[in-house]
Amino acid sequence: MVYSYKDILAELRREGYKITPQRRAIIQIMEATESHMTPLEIYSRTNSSSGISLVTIYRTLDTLEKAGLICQFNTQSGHTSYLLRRPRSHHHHLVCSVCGLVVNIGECGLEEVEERVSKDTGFKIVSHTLDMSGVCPECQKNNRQTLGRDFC
Amino acid sequence: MVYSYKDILAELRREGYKITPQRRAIIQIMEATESHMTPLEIYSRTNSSSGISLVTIYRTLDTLEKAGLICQFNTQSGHTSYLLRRPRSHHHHLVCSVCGLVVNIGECGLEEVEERVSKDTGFKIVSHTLDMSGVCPECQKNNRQTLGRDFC
DNA sequence: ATAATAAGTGAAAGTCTTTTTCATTTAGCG
DNA sequence: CGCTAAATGAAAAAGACTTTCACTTATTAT
Ligand SMILES: [Zn+2]
Ligand SMILES: [Zn+2]
Ligand SMILES: [Zn+2]
Ligand SMILES: [Zn+2]
Repeated sequence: MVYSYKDILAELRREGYKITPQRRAIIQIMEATESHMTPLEIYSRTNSSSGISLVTIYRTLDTLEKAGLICQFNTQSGHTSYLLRRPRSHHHHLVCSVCGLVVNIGECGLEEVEERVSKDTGFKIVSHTLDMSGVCPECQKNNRQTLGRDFC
Repeated sequence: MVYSYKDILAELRREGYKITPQRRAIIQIMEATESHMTPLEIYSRTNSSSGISLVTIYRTLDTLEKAGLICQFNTQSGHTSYLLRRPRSHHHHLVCSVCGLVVNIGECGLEEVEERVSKDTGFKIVSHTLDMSGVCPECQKNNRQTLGRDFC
């Protein structure tokens, strides 16, 4: 499902949230980019023009998340937690460990794995995250070393 | 590969680090548990007896990580970043979204997936993380609700 | 339109976790 | 021993996020 700017406003209204200039601005910024953004990144794109406070960014992101319109992503490599708008479909990320480039992967085909794990553990499996790490073509070309190490 | 207490000390020595009582204590605590621990958890197990400071825990974990003897794990759900000693083998985690129980999964069988993605993207894939989220048997029994939502 | 009101905003203070600084201690080594 | 560089602890600082509270504004009901 694809959410447009209008869809998002409608959904917010439907859930009883008010449509403020700040929220409009934040949604438009997120609408304008395909990639993940930290609250601070959003802030830096909005700051000069409209004087929105960082607190409001945090609160709006929280609101949008509660409304199911965006979701969070925390990289395995650390404390940098990104936010992005809800993706068109289930997908995963492939990250270059040298330059940080993030590429989306569709089609994971993990249904059988989930089934097997469910049988083994008794868990009802609701979702999964799969992230791959490697070296992107560009970094391979430039022969830059990977920082990669086995994850736990 | 399995690291024992002795192995770890030897490796630290080999890399020119000093063996202090604090480091011994921290390594022993980590050696004594199979599961992930936050710096604070380690601290709370050590505090009363030997009076090790939390700062030292952070620094020792950093050192052990640099020496490749432990590694980090940041849950998808947030800021809680766990640390654990190097696992015996490649494995993944299954987390109960209700109670937080973490179970290890061996055998992911993602080699074909990696191969396909590599072909599609040109990346040289070095590693991957796979985490599953669901409801554990206990929480299913107690009919406790999952907080689960599709990840991004 | 206007007024009422509940929600939203911004500034500042407060948390919480992690890092840095710096004076003091100690492990490792001759 | 005694030296020296590394490690430690206390306190301060940093960074990311949350809370508080007085003020403003979007919605709604008149
Ligand atoms: Zn790259
Ligand atoms: Zn998937
Ligand atoms: Zn559970
Ligand atoms: Zn795997």
